[in-house]
Amino acid sequence: MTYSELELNRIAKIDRMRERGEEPYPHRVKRTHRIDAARAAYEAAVEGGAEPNDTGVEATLCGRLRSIRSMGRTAFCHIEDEGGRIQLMLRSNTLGKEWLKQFEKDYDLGDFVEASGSLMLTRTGEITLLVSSLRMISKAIRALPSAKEVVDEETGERTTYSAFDNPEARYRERYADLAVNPEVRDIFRARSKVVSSIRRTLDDHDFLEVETPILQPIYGGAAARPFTTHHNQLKQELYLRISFELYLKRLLVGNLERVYEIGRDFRNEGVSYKHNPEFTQVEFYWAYADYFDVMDLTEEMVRNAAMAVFGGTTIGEYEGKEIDFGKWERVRLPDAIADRTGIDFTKYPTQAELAAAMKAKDIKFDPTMQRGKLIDKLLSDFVEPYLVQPTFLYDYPIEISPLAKKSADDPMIVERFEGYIAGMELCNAFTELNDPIDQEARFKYLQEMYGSEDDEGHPIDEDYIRAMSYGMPPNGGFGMGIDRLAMLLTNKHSIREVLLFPHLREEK
RNA sequence: GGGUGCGUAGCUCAGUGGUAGAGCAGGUGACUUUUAAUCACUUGGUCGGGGGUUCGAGUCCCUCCGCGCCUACCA
Repeated sequence: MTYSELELNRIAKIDRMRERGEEPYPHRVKRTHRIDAARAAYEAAVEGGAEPNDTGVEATLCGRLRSIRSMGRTAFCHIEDEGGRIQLMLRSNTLGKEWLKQFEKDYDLGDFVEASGSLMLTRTGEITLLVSSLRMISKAIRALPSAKEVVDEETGERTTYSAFDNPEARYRERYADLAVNPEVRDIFRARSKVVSSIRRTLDDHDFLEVETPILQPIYGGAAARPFTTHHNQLKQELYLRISFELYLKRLLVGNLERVYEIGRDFRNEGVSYKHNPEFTQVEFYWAYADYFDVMDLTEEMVRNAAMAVFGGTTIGEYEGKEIDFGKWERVRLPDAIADRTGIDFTKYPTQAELAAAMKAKDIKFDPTMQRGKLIDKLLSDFVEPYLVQPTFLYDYPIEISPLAKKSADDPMIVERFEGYIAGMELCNAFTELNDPIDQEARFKYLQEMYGSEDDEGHPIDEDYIRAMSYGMPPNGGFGMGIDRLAMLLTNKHSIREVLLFPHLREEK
């Protein structure tokens, strides 16, 4: 580690402090109040008749120094903890002229301090800790990347000058981003509310939270390329999971009727504003339910998450558009595509027929695409971008849905739905295929269609078929990208904004 | 993968071929109720890396690295 002049300067301060017997990194501190609690204590004392200019309420606060204004015999600072910010007043007549001089020399923005004193009101009307003693509890060597901020006491509005907003620097040094940008901390508080709300909703419906392998000898449950890894002692090739699906459904065979998992999936594919190589999913499987039951529960889950974030209403704003997370449209996929393109794919049961219909409409496509891919293209190009308000599309073509149960009415259609908001796919669910013979046939079809070298080709999970052969109850299953829901509920256009440490290329 | 924009002090940015700048942060000093405190003085640079054109390159060209945006891919 090489230090800049500024850093060497601060290291010299550490030496200076130790020389006069002050430890800049003490082992233990004593905090009596978080800053919001101190403010509340002040208000309570004033309400109880205390003199506002000097309540006599004693408090010891800890936090980071965020501003220092030194006036010679008096200095004002702000410190910040998770409960907010409060001003400190340091006076030479209580702390000593020499002490204040040393404070000015050795304390910097970003240092953590412990300050004891009593709560009072300054001449300008700001609640302030009049400090009787203050010490360093952790010296910062690097300067925080933010300069100055003003907080309007009335509105709480914060104006930042030369804000730390370079995205690359913010993601690489997320700790500094969080330390300096309170709205970034709020994003992750909101995200945490989303996750706990989802967990609460499922728990309330008697779902059991479980954990299944991340390192898997055979990957499956989604169409994605996996990351590979290797177990040294076992000399075994392993994959990082691309979904939880096949393991969770094995649990239904084991008579666990309602299971869910919240965790990380890994997909070795391109990154974009809505794709990160690792991302957080929730999946649940629900015995004796079908995809319409799952739709109802999805609505409840998303509604609860929105209420947890917004605090009461389900109405949010995303990219300037008002979105009601409590109100869903339900449209059959064939109808949605027909409305937008004039093509009802159910009338074209083969690739050749559908391709001809698309050609007749001047729709460009790769002629090697299978029928399922063509339908997926129609969905992606003509329907998905327009699904701004929450919408379930249901009844999907069988070719792109190997784990979903066929419709009783049409063997080319499966009981599957996807949920869309703001033109973005949010979740995917089906009445799960539980017929082991059909399942094996579907896997074989995929293998023949794509072959094992193709990215789409997947190894057949024989054990999964074996499990299903013991009998799997009819069930509805569901998967949702939590990062995307967090994006929608925090009005962020990039998945990186809702990941604490998004994947970046190696720093050179 | 393709297109495009960006990369200059700790942070935010200016600088379109002629001596590398500003504000804030940092340093020295003044100042006993300030809040972007103020005032005076002041330190700080591999201009992302490498190569080229030129008398001369932060600036023009090539290349590499990183990031953003668009696009493509994505059961």
